[in-house]
Amino acid sequence: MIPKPDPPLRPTQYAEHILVTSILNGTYPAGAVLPGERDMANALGITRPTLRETLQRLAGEGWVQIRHGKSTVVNDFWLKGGLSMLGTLAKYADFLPNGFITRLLEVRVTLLPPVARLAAAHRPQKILEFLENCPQSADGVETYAAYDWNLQMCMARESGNPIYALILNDFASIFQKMAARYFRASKPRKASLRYYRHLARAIERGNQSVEQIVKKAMEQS
Amino acid sequence: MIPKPDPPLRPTQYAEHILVTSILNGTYPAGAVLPGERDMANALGITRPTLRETLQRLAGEGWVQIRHGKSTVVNDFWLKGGLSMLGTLAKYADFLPNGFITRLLEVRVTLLPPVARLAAAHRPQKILEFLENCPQSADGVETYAAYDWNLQMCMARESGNPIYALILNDFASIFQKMAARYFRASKPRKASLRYYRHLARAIERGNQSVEQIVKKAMEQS
DNA sequence: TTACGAAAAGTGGTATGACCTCTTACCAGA
DNA sequence: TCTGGTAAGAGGTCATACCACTTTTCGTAA
Repeated sequence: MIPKPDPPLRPTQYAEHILVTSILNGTYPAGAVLPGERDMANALGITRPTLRETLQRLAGEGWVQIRHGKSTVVNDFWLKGGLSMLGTLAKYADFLPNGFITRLLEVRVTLLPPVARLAAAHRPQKILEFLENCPQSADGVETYAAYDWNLQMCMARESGNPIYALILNDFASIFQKMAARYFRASKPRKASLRYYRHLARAIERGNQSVEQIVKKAMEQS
Repeated sequence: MIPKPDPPLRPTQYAEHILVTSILNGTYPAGAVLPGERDMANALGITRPTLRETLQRLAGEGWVQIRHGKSTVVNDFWLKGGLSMLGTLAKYADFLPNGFITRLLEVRVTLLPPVARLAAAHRPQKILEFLENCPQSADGVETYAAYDWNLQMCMARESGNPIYALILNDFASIFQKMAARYFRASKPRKASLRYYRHLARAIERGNQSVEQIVKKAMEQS
């Protein structure tokens, strides 16, 4: 089976690619007005309804602001953008500013420990069940990456507060990319196994150290 | 079918209204397949491109899953949805499950104290400037609601971690609605004024109590 | 000259109807 | 039984025309 090296982008994806990269690389800085939809569609070689689907989607994420009768303008997306931008940003990782990954991990350190505490208090049984199926030492990178992510989602779901799950969902694409790199080495895999066992024991005992354990594990990675 | 609300909705908003309420009230439960775009557009009295703009937008927020060749299905949005759903949910507050507001405030209690700590450490001057322009006792509800929200956004921006701002942006619409109710009484307004002054003093002294002060204020409301 | 208001231009919003592509299921042929 | 083609139905795109809102323009009236 020969892998497809150059997947021809669909018009709507192509438009997204051009627009997002143009915004990120400064061609259309914050506050700039975009060309009219007719001109833009013509320049991209696609039709207006197709372009509009992309524009509306980007507007929903906060990249641009569309108003009837007025020109479409580029937002300062760090100020107006929504968290769903992360999903789109993950596709264009080359443009991510330095330290962005660090910022992402900071947020995780803030969020996950309280989530783990809630989950352990609310539905410890579910978390323990999940922890029993942890990967084996011989398992591959994908297995670890998927399991680690699913553990976070599991805790968010069982925390009793669905909003945490919504937040994590937006982190999904970019975090899974990071995990694929992180678990390439064997040391992180071993460290995670220890963390899983440590966490399971804490939940079994029902003690209050769950939050600290998760926090420590987050900080180390 | 659900009657049109007072201001004659544009077709795209009308479609959103019907779809979202139909999902929230159980007409289209999680996992249900939606009618084809042609049938649906016909049933709603709008055209397919218009319906598609709405569908694509809802898919971006995680309400439904669209795949080429297959039928469009309704997601279990608490599992697959993104945080941007909050913006849409705010418009249909009648369908919010009991305790949803409580869950929302819980997340704020988790997030804001660390944000305040970062902001106070990173750019204390900016926060102090903002706190100087706090509302007067005689000011109205809107003034307080807007100021309280802007203070949160200010701290998120000056925290040095833009992702916190992205998260708060998604909270914007629903929080501002809540604040309008919360500040109707005079007691919360006075309490907030005390909180602002208290916070300003802590930042001036540069001590470590900022996080605690914010946490306490969040918990009381 | 100045102020006002109607028309025009420019932009996003919607409508039609046709065709393309992908997925699936069904069915004829090996 | 397995294979492969074919047709149906779903979403994806195209082309063009017209509607609705905003801003600008420009002529008319004060």
